[in-house]
Amino acid sequence: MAETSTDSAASTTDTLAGTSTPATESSAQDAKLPESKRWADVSDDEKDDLESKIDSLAIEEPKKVNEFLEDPEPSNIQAVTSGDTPYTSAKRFEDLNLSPELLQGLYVEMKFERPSKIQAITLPMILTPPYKHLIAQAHNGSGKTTCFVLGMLSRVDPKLAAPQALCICPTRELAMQNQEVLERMGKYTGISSTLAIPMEDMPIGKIPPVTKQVVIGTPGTINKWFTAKKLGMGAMTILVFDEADHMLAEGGFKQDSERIMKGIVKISPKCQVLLFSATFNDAVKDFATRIVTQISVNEYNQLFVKKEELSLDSLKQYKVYCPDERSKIMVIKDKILEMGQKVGQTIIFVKTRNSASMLHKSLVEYGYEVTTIQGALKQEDRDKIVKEFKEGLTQVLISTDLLARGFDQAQVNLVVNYDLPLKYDTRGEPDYEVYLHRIGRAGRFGRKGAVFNLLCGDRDDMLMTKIENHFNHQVTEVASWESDKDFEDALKKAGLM
DNA sequence: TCAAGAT
Repeated sequence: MAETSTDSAASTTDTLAGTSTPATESSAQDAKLPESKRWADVSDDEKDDLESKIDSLAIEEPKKVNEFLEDPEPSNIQAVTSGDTPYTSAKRFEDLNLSPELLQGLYVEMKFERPSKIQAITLPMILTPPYKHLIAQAHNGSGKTTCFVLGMLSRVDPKLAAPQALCICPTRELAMQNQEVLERMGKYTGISSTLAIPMEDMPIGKIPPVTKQVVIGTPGTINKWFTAKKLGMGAMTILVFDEADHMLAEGGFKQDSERIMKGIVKISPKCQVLLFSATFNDAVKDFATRIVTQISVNEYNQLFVKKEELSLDSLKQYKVYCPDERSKIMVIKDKILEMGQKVGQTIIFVKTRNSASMLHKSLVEYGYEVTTIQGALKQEDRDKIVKEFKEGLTQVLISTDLLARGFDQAQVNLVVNYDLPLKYDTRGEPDYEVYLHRIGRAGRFGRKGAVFNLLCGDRDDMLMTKIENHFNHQVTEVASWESDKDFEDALKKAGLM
């Protein structure tokens, strides 16, 4: 199977293959969506026969559909479209009516060959008029960024010096990363962009109104600029929420996100809204579809993946029982750091800023070189640590959930959960979404990767079991936390040694 | 708790 886009493609190990969705089931689900037609992908046993089959299934008014979302691989992605706009899956970027400059960016600068699966399905939905909103879920490392960056770049008029595309992200790091992708992909288009993240020593009055065409930033600053009339929304054609489930979650960025969304749609009613994430729990999914119908009369498309099929096959997950906290540090020191060095870069996730500092201190005392990132650091330091890690100057990075989402570094093939992610409002409930995002930092674009969950005590054991059940995926136990051989075998089984 | 940000 050909690797598609070298950078952000699902490539060979996409894990979407799964059970088929019978037509009857789809019809039943359709009852809940009276205004929508459901297109369910019917994968069957002929998994090798990729080219000839169109597995899409039109439930209602099949005559209106001549060709449809032909999935290049059998999968269980479910797309629901509203109205009667037919979409054809894009086999090549040429199928998308992109400008020659954009194609040049894709092929020459990004070195992409053809759309990944998620790109093949969503790009026609994003780029075909009438422009409908889109709620799209796709696996970690499958090329979501390319979808919305391409969407933004192709909707901007390069001759108009006004903000026309806005992308909102949960962290500054992700905003910067997305801007870099946009700048590269749009290299030949002449489209300009700016970051809307907090700037030190820059009173709002001193900032001139934005004339850059694409704005990428964090919710607080975007709202601030908007309120101060520094960011005009009159020419906005496309609004993107990266990590949309988090941006819309209760107790998260919900208020800010809603305010921005409603503000823009009020001024630019035709503005297209794209919501992208690897995870959408049921509550957020409901809210997302509700808000999208509330903000405007525009129709919308949606795309979801079953939770059981979200953990990547290219990732091998392990659990390590540790008798106490100290043995966790020993595992990091003697196993992860000693052996992990040989196989690539490592991210160690911890729950709090405090434990990040503690772990950092211990490891440095033992003479290891590690860096640590968390939100309390000065922006300057955060930037430096990310930069060094991305350049490969540092091998091991300790992080809070600051980097759990979206952080894209191909060389990371080891993720360690020093603590398991926990939902804060419920007692003893793991945060399944954060778990999935954390482990998705390894094994990007179908590469091999390993995850080590360090467990200590009954509570961790219970959390791990819940995670296993939730994703219906058994996590392999490393027999002894003290055995070099066990860890070596684990890395070998993960394909890393 | 974490994150962002206004305060």
